Amino acid sequence: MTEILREIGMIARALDSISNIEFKEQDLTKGQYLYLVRICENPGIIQEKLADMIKVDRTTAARAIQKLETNGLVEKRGDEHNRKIKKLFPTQQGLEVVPVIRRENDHSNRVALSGLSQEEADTVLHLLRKIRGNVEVDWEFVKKGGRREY
Amino acid sequence: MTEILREIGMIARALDSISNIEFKEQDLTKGQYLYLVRICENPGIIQEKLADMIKVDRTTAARAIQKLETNGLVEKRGDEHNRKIKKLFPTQQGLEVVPVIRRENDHSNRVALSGLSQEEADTVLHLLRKIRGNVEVDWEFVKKGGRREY
DNA sequence: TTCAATATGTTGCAAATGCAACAAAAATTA
DNA sequence: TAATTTTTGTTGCATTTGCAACATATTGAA
Repeated sequence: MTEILREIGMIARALDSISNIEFKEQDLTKGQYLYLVRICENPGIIQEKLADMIKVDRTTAARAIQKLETNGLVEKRGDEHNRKIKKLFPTQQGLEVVPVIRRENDHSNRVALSGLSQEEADTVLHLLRKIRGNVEVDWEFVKKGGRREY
Repeated sequence: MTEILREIGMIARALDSISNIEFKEQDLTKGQYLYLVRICENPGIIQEKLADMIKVDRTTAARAIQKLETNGLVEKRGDEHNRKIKKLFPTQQGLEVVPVIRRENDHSNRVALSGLSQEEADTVLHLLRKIRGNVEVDWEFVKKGGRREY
């Protein structure tokens, strides 16, 4: 039933596409909403961890964050105990944009789950978490150059 | 619980990333596997429908297919009753590559569902289909310039 | 039939994406 | 301590992605 993975791909592309179109009004370019909300939820996170969290290439995250900084939505701060890392924080302006993102995401969520009972929603969340846990192991392995045998 | 949509996004990006890395050996560049398998499953489909099926922009699909044709994996044929459309078919070489894609996708599927019972897999497929159905309505609406109110 | 609307396809940009390759700090091992 | 490995960050380059804008064929309405 590789059907499951196809459905996931379709849903993800459709939602991402919708979000990108809708966030243009907020002057957010492709994908930026992903990073911004997570930085707000995890202030002080570094970009390496953020990339892992989102499941995107390190360099892609680096540039998206760079752009968020340039646009004044995010701030990078050095750490006194570790001269290498740069902690990420939302700026005032970033904090102001986030509710708009949340509202959009909530709406998409409502649309996506319409017709599902609360129980079904709980079930699907539980199962998706499990699937994500399985998949992220392989993702990290393959990203680091590992070769899957099959 | 917008958590669900996040999980879906993470899973989709991770799997797509894995596939793209693994298919490099087959000289398939980013995303091409998506189109090729579906053309094999729906010979004669036109690119507009394929884009809808995959949930990707028309022009993105157009160029991916163009490249598949250039690389000799897919063939475009005109229709005698409709001079505008171009039906898509796999070439011999395309047909030879597809089993490799299937094997990889099957493996990813097994990995993703490991630890889930058959019943759970059935449940999640059922629920994801419903979610996809909900989401694609909005996708088509927004892609055509519609504005969602929320 | 004629004219407007829609469907399908293409091209031109500008931007995001991600692999390679590099640099330097930190952590681990010898 | 010194040497090696890992972590974190960056830049270069080629590619994909997608919105605008256009072109033409088909379909639908007046």
